[in-house]
Amino acid sequence: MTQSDAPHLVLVDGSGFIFRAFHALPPMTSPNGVPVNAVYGFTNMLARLLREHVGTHLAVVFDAGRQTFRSDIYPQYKAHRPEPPEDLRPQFALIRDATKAFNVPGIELQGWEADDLIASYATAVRQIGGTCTIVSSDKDLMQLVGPGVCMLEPIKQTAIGVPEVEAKFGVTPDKVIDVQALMGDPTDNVPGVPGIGPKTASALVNEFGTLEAVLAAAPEMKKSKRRDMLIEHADAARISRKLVELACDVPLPLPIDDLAVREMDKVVLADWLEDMGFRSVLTRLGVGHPSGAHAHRAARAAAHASVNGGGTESAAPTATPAQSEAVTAATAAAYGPYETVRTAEALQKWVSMAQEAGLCAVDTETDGLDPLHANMVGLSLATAPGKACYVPLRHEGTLEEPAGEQLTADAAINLIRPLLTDASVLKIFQNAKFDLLVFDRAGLDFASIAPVDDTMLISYAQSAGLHGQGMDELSTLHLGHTPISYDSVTGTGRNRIPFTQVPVGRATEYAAEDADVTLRLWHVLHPTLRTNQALALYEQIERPLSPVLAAMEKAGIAVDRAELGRLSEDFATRMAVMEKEIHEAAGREFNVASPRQLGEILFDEMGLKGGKRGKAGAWSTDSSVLQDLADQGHDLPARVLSWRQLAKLKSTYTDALLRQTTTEDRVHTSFQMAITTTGRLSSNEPNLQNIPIRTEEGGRIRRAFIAPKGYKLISADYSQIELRLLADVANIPALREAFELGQDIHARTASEVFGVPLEGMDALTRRRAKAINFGIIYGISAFGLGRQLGIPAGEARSYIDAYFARYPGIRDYMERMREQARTLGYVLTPFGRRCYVPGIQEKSAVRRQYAERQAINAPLQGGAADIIKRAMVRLPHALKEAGFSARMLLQVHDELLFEAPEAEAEAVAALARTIMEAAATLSVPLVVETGIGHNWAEAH
DNA sequence: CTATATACGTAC
DNA sequence: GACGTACGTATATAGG
Repeated sequence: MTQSDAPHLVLVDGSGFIFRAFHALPPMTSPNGVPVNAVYGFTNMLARLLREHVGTHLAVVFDAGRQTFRSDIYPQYKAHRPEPPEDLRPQFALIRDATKAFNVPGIELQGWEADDLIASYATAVRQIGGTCTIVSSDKDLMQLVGPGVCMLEPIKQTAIGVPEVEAKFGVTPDKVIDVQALMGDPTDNVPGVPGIGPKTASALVNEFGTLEAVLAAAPEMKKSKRRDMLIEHADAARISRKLVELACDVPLPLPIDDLAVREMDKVVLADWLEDMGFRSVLTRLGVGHPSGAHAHRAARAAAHASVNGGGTESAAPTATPAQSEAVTAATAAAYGPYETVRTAEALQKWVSMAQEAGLCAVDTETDGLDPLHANMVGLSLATAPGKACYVPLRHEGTLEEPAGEQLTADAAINLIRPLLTDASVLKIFQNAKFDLLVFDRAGLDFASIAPVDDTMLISYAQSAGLHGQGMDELSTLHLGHTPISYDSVTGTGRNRIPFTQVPVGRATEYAAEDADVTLRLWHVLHPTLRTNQALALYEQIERPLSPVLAAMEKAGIAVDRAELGRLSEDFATRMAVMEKEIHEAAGREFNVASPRQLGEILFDEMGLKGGKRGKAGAWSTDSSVLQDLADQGHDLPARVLSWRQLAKLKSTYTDALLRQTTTEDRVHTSFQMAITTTGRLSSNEPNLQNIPIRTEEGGRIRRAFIAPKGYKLISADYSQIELRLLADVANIPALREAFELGQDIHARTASEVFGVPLEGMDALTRRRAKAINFGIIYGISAFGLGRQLGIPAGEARSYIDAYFARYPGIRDYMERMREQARTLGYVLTPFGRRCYVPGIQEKSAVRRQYAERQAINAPLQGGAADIIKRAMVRLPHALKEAGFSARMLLQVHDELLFEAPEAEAEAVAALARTIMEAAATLSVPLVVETGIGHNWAEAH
């Protein structure tokens, strides 16, 4: 290639990309065990760049060294940046190897940041009449955008030009550094001016033109806080400007001519990709190795597996050829255009296509997020990647833009019913429980929709704790495609419109894409269930649970609305009295609900001792602090504690529950299936998993959850399930024996650890043993146990040591979990659920130890979640089989709550107990305790 | 006025 | 900072 008269130089911000890719991608390792996720991201990006955006010249630019002229001007600049994580460090060299493998020049210069080199090259190429594309998403480079210089976002590969920079900073690119100087940048320790954020900064620069003009105009400004800050921090702003302004006259390590795009050596590249294990890139690039590559790699992979016991397969998207193919198939087709279906004939055609395909993705659009009250506004189907349609049903349209012909919801449901109930066609949803309930409300019984797969649950079963399970996130991650966002379709805040008012054309683009993406995700994710050994977990637990939870949510639970109202009244009256007394004790009126104001009263005005400060420097007034003060005989903190208890019960429970109770006097929670890092469910709107029970006042709220006339509530809860799992997985003979014999486990522990006889054990000793047992489950620390028991950490330490000495297997278990988390990044429950533990490699001891405790706790908490889920999947069928009309209503982690006709109650309790105790076979018995009552408190 | 952050407190 | 997992309410603050 010869030097062109008008070169186009593409500059890749290598250093910026490394960090972004490292944090965006799941951990992966090369065949020889080195972490390579950032290298993988970089390789993909570079390959795509070479394919789609080649200029005449190309280079990758890196940072070199941490000392730059900026740290001379301002020592704090980037000074607080921690060392890169351990998993990233080996990847810096590998990324430089990657550029070599692609035969692209890598550029770095000691003492200069990549950004300065990029600025200098961009300037140089402009001077000789050329143009420049900067591949980076770093906002600090946006100051360079202008005639002949644009940027390219490296992951989505979207262009960043003057309009995009203006959208981001609110000013033209030449004024970006002035704005940055004012607003500062906490991530780089650029100080800026306190109190001035992005909005104010751009407004000021637009008004006055430059930073200096803003600073000059400051004394005349009206807003006093802003004026004072600008004057006081003017020099900080000037320094900030020097920090963010890029140097454009750095000596160029290589002349531009040397950056001319070169041919790559396919053999070198293919060899390197093989070494890294990037088979999918190899396939996509079509630089397949002429001979022997597959055998070569397979042999190395096998050697690796034997070293590590064969259990170290990572979540890398390159894990198997089948997965690579699935990714290729799912990512090849275009996202749209999609068809809008307006007639019975057209819908019938899509139903037939789905039946022919044997599977389809389905998605519903509604006018709300509560599936028990939302109406179906439209539905979409996808039958193959890129092939999807949207069926508008309740779009309203406007005078200028009528919605046009639409099928009625009833007509569409009747046309689609044969498809959704066809046992030979797999229906794929993202978060199936929601759509099942929407269809149910539209007249299509959710229990008849089968078979169903759920991409959210397929992903969650293998990646809890690693990333969120929302469709957009999964799509970006696995398909490299960011779907149209809901917010961009409906607007946000005051401008938000209901989906019924979204124009049908736009709705089709959005909704059909959702079904398309869901189908593609299924193609990519479902095969990974097998490779990650999560197929049984998904098939036997997560997948069948959706309709069970849907039924529970639909059923809801009855509440005594009048009683809740009385409680609210009672609490309000007593709070008013207390508030008056509190104000009198304080000597003035203040907002009792404000911790800040309370802290000032107690510690500044009244001068009480024993205050702790929180991280923001404010006085802590949490219950332990107030309790300490109360114990010293102070009256005011004791009264505040009582006030707080009632305020909590009223605002969080009685008032909130009254608001959420339907006209049928029932409340319907929503169970979230893919939120927690351990596999537990969560409950929201309202949260019925944290209804009070421990105090007398709280118990009154639980008594307001009732059985309707003629019915009873039945509670069934696992006794000590997490400790039983611990005894099982850690194989502790003494604990196992205690459970076998049905002994009081905490008393037995006390007896073993403290060497006191079981007979006549005193309550305090048992309480200590109980605290240790719970502490073990939580990944005990001497500090935590000491705080829990109100004893010095040193004394707690001696208890823990005695415990470990008596049960050495527990220490082994804990170390095994730490080690597994360190080597794999996740731990497993006994049922094969993967719980990722981010942070286990952290340098900071505090954060690392936190991750270690998660690793210890997750198999126990998660194992218990697996067991109760297994019981929940079996119970509805078992109840029906036995001829009961009882319904399961709630799950609270180790408890299930049922509602049954009075006559059935005893038998239902017995059945629930049988099913729950048989839900898993451990080396210790599972024990379930049941209770029956008119209300939840009585039943529990 | 809305959106976000922090503090606090329920549950298992 | 300091034993695990959640969710919701309240203030306070930032920005429009």
